[in-house]
Amino acid sequence: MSKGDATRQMIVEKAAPIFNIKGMAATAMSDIMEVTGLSKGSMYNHFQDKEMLVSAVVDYNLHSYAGKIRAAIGPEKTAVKKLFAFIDLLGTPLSPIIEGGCPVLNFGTEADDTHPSVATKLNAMIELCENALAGIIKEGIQQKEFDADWNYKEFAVIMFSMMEGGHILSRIAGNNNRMKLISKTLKAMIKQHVIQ
Amino acid sequence: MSKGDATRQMIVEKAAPIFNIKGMAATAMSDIMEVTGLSKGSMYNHFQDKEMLVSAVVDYNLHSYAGKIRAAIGPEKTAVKKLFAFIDLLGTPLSPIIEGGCPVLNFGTEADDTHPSVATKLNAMIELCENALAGIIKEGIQQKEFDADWNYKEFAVIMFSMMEGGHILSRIAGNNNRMKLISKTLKAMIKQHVIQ
Amino acid sequence: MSKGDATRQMIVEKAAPIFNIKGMAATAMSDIMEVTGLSKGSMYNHFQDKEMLVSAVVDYNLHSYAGKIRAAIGPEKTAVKKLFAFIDLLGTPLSPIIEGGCPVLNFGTEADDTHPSVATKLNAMIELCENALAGIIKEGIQQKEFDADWNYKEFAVIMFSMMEGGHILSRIAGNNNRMKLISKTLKAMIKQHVIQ
Amino acid sequence: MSKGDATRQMIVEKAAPIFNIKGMAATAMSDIMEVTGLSKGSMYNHFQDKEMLVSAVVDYNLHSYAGKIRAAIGPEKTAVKKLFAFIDLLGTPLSPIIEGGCPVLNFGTEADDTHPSVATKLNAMIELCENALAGIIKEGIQQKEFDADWNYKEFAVIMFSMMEGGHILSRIAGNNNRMKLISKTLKAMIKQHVIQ
DNA sequence: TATGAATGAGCCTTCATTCAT
DNA sequence: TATGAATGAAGGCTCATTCAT
Repeated sequence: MSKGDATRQMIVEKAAPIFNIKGMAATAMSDIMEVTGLSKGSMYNHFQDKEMLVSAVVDYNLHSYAGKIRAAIGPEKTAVKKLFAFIDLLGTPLSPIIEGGCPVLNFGTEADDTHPSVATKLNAMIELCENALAGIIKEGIQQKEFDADWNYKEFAVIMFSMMEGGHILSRIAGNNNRMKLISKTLKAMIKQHVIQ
Repeated sequence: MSKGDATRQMIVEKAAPIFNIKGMAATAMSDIMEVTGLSKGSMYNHFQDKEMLVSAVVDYNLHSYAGKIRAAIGPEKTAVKKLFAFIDLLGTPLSPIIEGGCPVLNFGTEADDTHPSVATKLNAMIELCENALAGIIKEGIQQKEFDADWNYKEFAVIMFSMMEGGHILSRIAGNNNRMKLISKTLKAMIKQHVIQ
Repeated sequence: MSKGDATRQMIVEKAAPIFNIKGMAATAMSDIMEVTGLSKGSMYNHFQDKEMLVSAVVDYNLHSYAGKIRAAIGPEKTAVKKLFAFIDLLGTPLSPIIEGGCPVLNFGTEADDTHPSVATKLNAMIELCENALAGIIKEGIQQKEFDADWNYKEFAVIMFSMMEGGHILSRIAGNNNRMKLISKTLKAMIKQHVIQ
Repeated sequence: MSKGDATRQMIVEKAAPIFNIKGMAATAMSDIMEVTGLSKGSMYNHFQDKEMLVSAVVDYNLHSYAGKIRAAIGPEKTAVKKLFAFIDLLGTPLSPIIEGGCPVLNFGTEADDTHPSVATKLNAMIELCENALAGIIKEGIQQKEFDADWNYKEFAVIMFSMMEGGHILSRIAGNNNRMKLISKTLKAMIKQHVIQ
């Protein structure tokens, strides 16, 4: 990686949590300058404008979020364990896996009406998660872990919606209570489909 | 109502959807000037500063949202119909009951880390909704509509989380598909507790 | 005095110390509204504009200052005692006879280059003080208290300058030390002319 | 000196007389923009806020004032001549050595009640002047120019107070008459201590 | 590539003032 | 006489961005 690329990467990494926490409009380029220690000119050497930086930051946050999920699920050997690992990983929204909480939600409410290109990226991430969940269950069915007549595609959508809803409501409330209930409920729903 | 109060009210009403759509940081006082047709000075006669206006706008949006829900549920005579009315009312996030979508989500992601006083208001609204749902079911149990061993308090939390999650994911996707599935699922879950 | 005049008088009295302390430019009409409890409209019923209020306030402060001096000097029976009373009255600039200290200085530095009409009033006050001092000494000479060849007119000018200089320097320093020395010195100078 | 430092210096130099003439509150940042030909943004690149600019301007004015005094006194060879040079330099307040007149007075009346950090700087300048005068006389005593029993420390305080008082009163009056009298008087007082 | 001085539009807010009631 | 809603210019300051070095 060239020096330029390294700097660019560093900017994105340092900027990512700030945008995720404060939001796109509320984060100033000067905030990023401060946290990177770079000069104004240098920032603009690497990113044409704020929008480009935002775009890279959204990508980074989503990629980072997905990576942590993948890392948690990957080592698990059974479908049930993978699903439970997913649930547990996202089970404490107040100590989230990336600073500021789920980027889909954080950027989503700001982007839905006003930043279509960001919304498109977020939507891809949503589908990625849903497909990942569906894929795990499908695999589980094939491995005779789950009963075959489970409508797993629908469940994946329901599960992800429920967790995202629980995530933001918990963060607003300032405690993980709702998410605990949701985790318990989802696990119970999953167990109902386990073939013993 | 005095003229001043009327103007204040008008400002809030005109400002409410703008803040709900664009967000707190991204909405400028000049946006509100434009939409109200008032001068800058006049705005500041009615609101000490932007924060005060935001506070009034959050209150208004939440109150307005709650009011529409209440209006939809109120006329229904049975608990099942009330719950279904709730689900149907919020079933199309792309044509939401107030412009910009659910204010709990819109303000929530911006407020959770940075505006505690707003978060407190949002949390009160969340509990209001959950309690309203729980209350309907409880009434339904007493009226022998639902079986008595339904853990309705937990269901209320689950239901609201699922709908909020579905709401924002649908808005990001730009279609109501997820929400339709959630509606169908929730209605099925409810029917399971109906005593026929 | 009519009600209107009473209100006008009240405004001036309440406004006077604020302008004397904060200065003309730094005092806002809203500061005066606050301290008087009057509405914007009411203020402008009594004073055409801020300049008119300032003008009245300057008059009031000067008049008030002069009045306190006169009250302190008047009862004294001899010229020496009158001069000493004057010196003692102005001897503690940090607890001045009107809030904010000598209005000649406070308005003078702001007015000298930019508000000629105010400067004119201040100058009249300066001459009033100098003439008062000169008049006391002249009377003292006639009463054989002081030797006849004292150039009392020059002394009056010197004395007032010294006290005004000491007043502001003491206020800047935050202690009365300089003024104490000046008081001692002036009294010694006066005693040199006393016929025993 | 870097370009940035040069610009900063230029801003201070151009701003200094304006603040000295109009006062801190009455001088707007836009006044400084105009006189420097710089944009608002550029001003704020060099000074965090108005207060920082004021601080630099006060320093500059005081330093500049002190510099001119030092330049006038320095070349003189005897203590008497130095004192007379000081008196003569400040003898015409209507054509003062820096535009707007003595900064100690100009900033002092505005700062005494409301800007303690400025007042501290002014006080340091006052003591500097008093000490300079006292130092000259002390040196004169050592050189047998002045009689040894002159309480020169007290005289320095008296002299500076008198000149500051005369300065502002002259400026208010719009003529140098009082200052001429003060000059004459001070010189006479000094001569009384000269050993011939 | 990196710097940081410069820009000017725009932001939030305050100000003096007016005027219908 | 008193009120307070309305005004718009101006104030201090921040922002994203440009560009010569």
